[in-house]
Amino acid sequence: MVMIHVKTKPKRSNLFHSSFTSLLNYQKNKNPFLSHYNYHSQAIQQNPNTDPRNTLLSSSKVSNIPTHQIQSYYGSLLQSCIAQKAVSPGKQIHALISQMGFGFHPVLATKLVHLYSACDCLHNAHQLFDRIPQRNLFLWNVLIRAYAWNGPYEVAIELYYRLLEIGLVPDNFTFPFALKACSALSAIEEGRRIHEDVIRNKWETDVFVGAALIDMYAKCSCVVNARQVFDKILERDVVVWNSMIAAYGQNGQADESIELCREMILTGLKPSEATLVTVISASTDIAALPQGRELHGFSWRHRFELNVKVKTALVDMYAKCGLVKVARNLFEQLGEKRVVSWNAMITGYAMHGHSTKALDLFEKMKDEVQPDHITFVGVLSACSRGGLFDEGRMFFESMVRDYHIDPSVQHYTCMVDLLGHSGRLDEACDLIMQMRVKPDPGVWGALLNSCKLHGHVKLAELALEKLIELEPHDAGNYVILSNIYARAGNWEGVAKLRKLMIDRGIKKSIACSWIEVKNKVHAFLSGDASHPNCDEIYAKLKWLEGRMKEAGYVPGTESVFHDVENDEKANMICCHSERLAIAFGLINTPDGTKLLITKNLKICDDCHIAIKFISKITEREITVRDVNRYHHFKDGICSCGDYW
DNA sequence: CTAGGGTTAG
Repeated sequence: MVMIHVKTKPKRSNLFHSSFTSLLNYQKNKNPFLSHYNYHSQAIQQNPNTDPRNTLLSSSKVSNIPTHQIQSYYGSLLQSCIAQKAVSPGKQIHALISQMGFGFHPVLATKLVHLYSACDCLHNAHQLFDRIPQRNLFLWNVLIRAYAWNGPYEVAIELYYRLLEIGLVPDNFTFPFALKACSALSAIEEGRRIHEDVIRNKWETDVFVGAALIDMYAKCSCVVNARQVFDKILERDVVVWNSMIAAYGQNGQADESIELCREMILTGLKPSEATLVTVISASTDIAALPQGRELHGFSWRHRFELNVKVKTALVDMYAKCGLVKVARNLFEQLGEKRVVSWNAMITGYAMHGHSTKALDLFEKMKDEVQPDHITFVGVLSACSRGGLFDEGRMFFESMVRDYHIDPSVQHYTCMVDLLGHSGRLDEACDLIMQMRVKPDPGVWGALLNSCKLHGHVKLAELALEKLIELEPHDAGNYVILSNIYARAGNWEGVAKLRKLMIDRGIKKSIACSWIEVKNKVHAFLSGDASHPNCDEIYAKLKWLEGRMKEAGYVPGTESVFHDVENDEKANMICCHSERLAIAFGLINTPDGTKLLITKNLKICDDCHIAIKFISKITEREITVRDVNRYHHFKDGICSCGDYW
């Protein structure tokens, strides 16, 4: 504690004295809110007409306290504000010290920038930063960190370059912040440049810098580079391991992710809560139920069974893998249900088309926690999946009115979906036009999809035009419009689009489906003939096709887009990856077993029809999880009601 | 002098 000797006569400086008393109290209590507000309230009590700021200012003028001591007071006050993220007392202190002429005092100003940066007052932080005459590396780091967390991320990178320009040498704090900004932007080129600077400054083996590099490469889909960095770090801590485990998970390599987790434990490190959450979400992303189950057991063995975050990750995992009931059981066991847990369960129901259950749960949730913007994504998508038009519109309005949530692109996407499904295409288009956020591919994609359902050619053309601007290389968009043309008999349009795709060198991504049988993943590409049981699979498909035709199935051809002859088209459809996976599943599981197939693209129209037949003929429940939803086929019917 | 990395939800 700093000792102050204040020679004051009580008569002159009651106020001043009390302010310092409260500052001293603050030092004892470490509570800037209390001390600061105590001081202000006392000041105002004693002289209601005085502006408290002026009071303190005039007091300090008449006092004989040395300047550096006053500065040291405000320094410690600010330090405490930073620790408690108390921005409004900080602003008052800022005003005070500016009036005293210490506004750009290197230590105080730095602390202010730090405080503003930590409290989402980036504007204030940057403004002050620009006016401070002597800027040290710490100051730069603090500001870069603020932009790396809150964006705009470009500014963080710009600041990094400016820092280099003026000849400062970045340190082990600068790099993680700058790299985080690259991660957020998936800016691989900037990331690699900074990596070179890291190597030049010999920070590559630092755990903080290393973890940031791994994360940056992971977010830019460069897992191999991430692993190279990981291998160079000699003394890895849990976070470095977690970063690498997450890197695999984020890039669809769940097995590697789980394997690495095992390796970590073998080295004697204890997995943390984050390790479990990461590795569980990795298996969730590929709907790998056996791995997920194993990790459930694993969580028990490592005494994470009561951990709320881990359990929420498990709820999410079971819901996504199709075991909604198991998910619900775990959900009910949660000691503390936070927004995330509710969200996981609600979106779980929504994804599977259990709209009523999702909405029931939302009603319960409202009484316990405050729903957030993601809750509403779940609620609205439940409505659109269930065709609950009026409810959807009601929730959208209520979200804005009662919960003061600004609609995001995702909310608009749900609404476009909802309007589109009910045939209100022009209204959907109007909604996009009046959005206050920039429409993304998802919104236009929802419109395009609705146009497909209702055969609306004009709007589909508009939607594709917008989609081409946003993601010129995504083949899926072209294919949908081409199918709309084909269905309308507009072969000229089909040909025009095909030419466009060839001219621009756009290729359809390769379709892949996978299925788990006896704890092993079997993946199939479209037209795949490489599986050891290939003959058996094709024989099964041939048999199925015969039975399907008897039941009234007519192979469609419009989903096949490439230039093949007509009879060959029908052939290609029946060996789409999802059908190969289903045939394999039928052969290798006992009668009546449910099948879960995951596909990397959207399920095609013809396969959708075919699988409905297959589910009836074979008396199996078949679930296909495609890129954006689940289809539960049972007894010739799909849960999506043929709307997707 | 001060600060920092990984994780759950379409």
